[in-house]
Amino acid sequence: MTNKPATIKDIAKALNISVSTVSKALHDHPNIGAITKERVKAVAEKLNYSPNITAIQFKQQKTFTLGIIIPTLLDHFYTIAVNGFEKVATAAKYNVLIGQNQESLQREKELVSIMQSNRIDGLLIAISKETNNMEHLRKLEMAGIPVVFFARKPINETFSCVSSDVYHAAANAVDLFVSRGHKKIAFINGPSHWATSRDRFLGYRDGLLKHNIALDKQLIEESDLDTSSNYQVVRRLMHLSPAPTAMLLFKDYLMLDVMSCLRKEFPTEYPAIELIGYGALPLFSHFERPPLASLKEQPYEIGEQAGTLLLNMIQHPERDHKPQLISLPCTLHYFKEL
Amino acid sequence: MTNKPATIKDIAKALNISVSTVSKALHDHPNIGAITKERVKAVAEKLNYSPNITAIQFKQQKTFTLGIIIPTLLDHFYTIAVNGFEKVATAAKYNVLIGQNQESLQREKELVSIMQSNRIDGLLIAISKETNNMEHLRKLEMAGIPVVFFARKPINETFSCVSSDVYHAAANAVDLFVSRGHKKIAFINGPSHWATSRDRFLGYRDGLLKHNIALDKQLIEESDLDTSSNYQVVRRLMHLSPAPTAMLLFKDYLMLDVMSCLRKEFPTEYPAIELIGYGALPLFSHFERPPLASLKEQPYEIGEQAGTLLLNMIQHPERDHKPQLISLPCTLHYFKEL
DNA sequence: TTGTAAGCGTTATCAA
DNA sequence: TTGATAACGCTTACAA
Repeated sequence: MTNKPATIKDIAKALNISVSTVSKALHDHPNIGAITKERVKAVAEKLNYSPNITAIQFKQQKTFTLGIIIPTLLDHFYTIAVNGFEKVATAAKYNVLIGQNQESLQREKELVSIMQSNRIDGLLIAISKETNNMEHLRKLEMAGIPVVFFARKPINETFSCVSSDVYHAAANAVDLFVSRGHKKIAFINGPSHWATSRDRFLGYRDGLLKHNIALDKQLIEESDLDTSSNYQVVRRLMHLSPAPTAMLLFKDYLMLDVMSCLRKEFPTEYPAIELIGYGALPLFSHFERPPLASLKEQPYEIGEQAGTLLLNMIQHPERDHKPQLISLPCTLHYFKEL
Repeated sequence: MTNKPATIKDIAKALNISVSTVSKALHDHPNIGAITKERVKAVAEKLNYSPNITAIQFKQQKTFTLGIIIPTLLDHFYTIAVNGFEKVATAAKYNVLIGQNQESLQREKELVSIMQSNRIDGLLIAISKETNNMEHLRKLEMAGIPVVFFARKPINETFSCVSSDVYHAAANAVDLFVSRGHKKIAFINGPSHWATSRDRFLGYRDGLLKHNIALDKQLIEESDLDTSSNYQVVRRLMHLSPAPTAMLLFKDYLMLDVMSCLRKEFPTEYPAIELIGYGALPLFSHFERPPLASLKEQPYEIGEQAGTLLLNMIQHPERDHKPQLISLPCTLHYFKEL
């Protein structure tokens, strides 16, 4: 049958009243009589009326849609963050448009442009590895569309950002390593232009300092986070003499590669090497030989808080929103009983 | 500065021509002079004009947005399917709205309703475990919004559906088991009202038949696919005497639980038990003791084909689209060298 | 080749 | 308490 959906006009006609009365009645406007409201709602129900959101969006110049851009849906850190974000968005009657930049700046720009022409009311973003220039995001801000970063933000860029307190987490990891007798503690970091990499480094550095262990530059590596790069840095570290006996790793997905590399290429050394990553992926619970521990982050809560921040900026555009940096604590999560 | 975005009206005013001329010029309409087009486009560029999509959507009664509903973003099978779907959608200039039913029928209904009032042009869906009633989806169809299923479809429901050829896959798995000397081959299936469960079963049955192995009902279990249910059925199977020496599993996420359960609760029997699941999750490559094999599905291609089917229904509503069942081959993927 | 004007569904302002 | 009407930005049939 493919009937055209009913409009308020249809309701008005059916009741011989005006569209404006219908509109008000449906919105429980105070100066519409109770009986009229009843009748309007009854007819709306009967005609299976559902408001045409495209008309409302057009009329109100507001889409009640938020964008979220993440590197990939295959990383559970981000999908969990999406879920937290969706929760607060849904509660505030907003829809969520999800985009994946796939670590490509060009794709990210396209997404921002698509989202902008779809008139999103605000954007939450974890930038791509390649994103070294914030022009596309500044443009959004200029157009009055608030932008909040999460997880990744370049050092020195003034945007609000919600992330993990990786600094204290790193220091705690070092504490644990030291308490277990490690002296040669390597650190594989992520891209150095991100604040979250710098903070990890600072925590690592200060952790060592506290235990009077000198910083050894040879033990510090930076990975691109792709598998070949991950393998490379592990090889470099393992060819040092003496090789490290412990490694702090930028994130658990990196840890997976590190474990594979060690198992395949350094099988004799592997059993003695202890690892700590960031993320505390549940899948490690399925491993027979899990890593020592992981710094459990709170992606769901990060998504929630970032969403709250964003909604706040949207709903109170008149206030001046100074860029805020929020960081949520990590907890040391042991995969093995110690 | 937060300037209002420029409209075609602004362009028209700037050039002292009519809005319709501007509109046509921007769309390269044939009966607009080349010089006019030039001038219009130049001004559009200068004013940083970008069409107001909400206006277009409203006017055209089309949103160029497709919905996709999946159980959860945490299952890589579905996120990869989303990626395939997005590829064809993007190529056809459609946006994609992603929703997670979280295995809840109620949530699924809400999502469908939200998507409908957002005037999606079509929907791709992998229904929730609870979905035993297609009313909400029939309603969409009635409203002229095509619906395509993927991965999961109740037996006897007439909707188009794209899924894996699980029948032949199951038979192949049984072949492999038999060739490795197994006789007691258990099968843990998913919800029995899905076609994809029935087909797995039929492949398993016919596989055994081919090798003259009698079907043993005790060796067939159905799991709810949540962890506690998964553990339960493994325990039941392992308490049989003789216990099975091989297991065919509904999917790899179920296999993870099976492996954990066997390792923890049946450590002596575990090493002799061989497992085959569906999915071929890449994460198994990180396991020291991976399962025997997995029936590799093609979620990306499933997303693509389902998207193509859906777009076809949208772009040619006049044709009559009989429900189609498409199934894509699985390949046996070995995790261990045999 | 260009312009005029209607109309999409809704909300909001003002008048009755 | 209710109604008439303009407006949002765009497309398009038709007129000039």
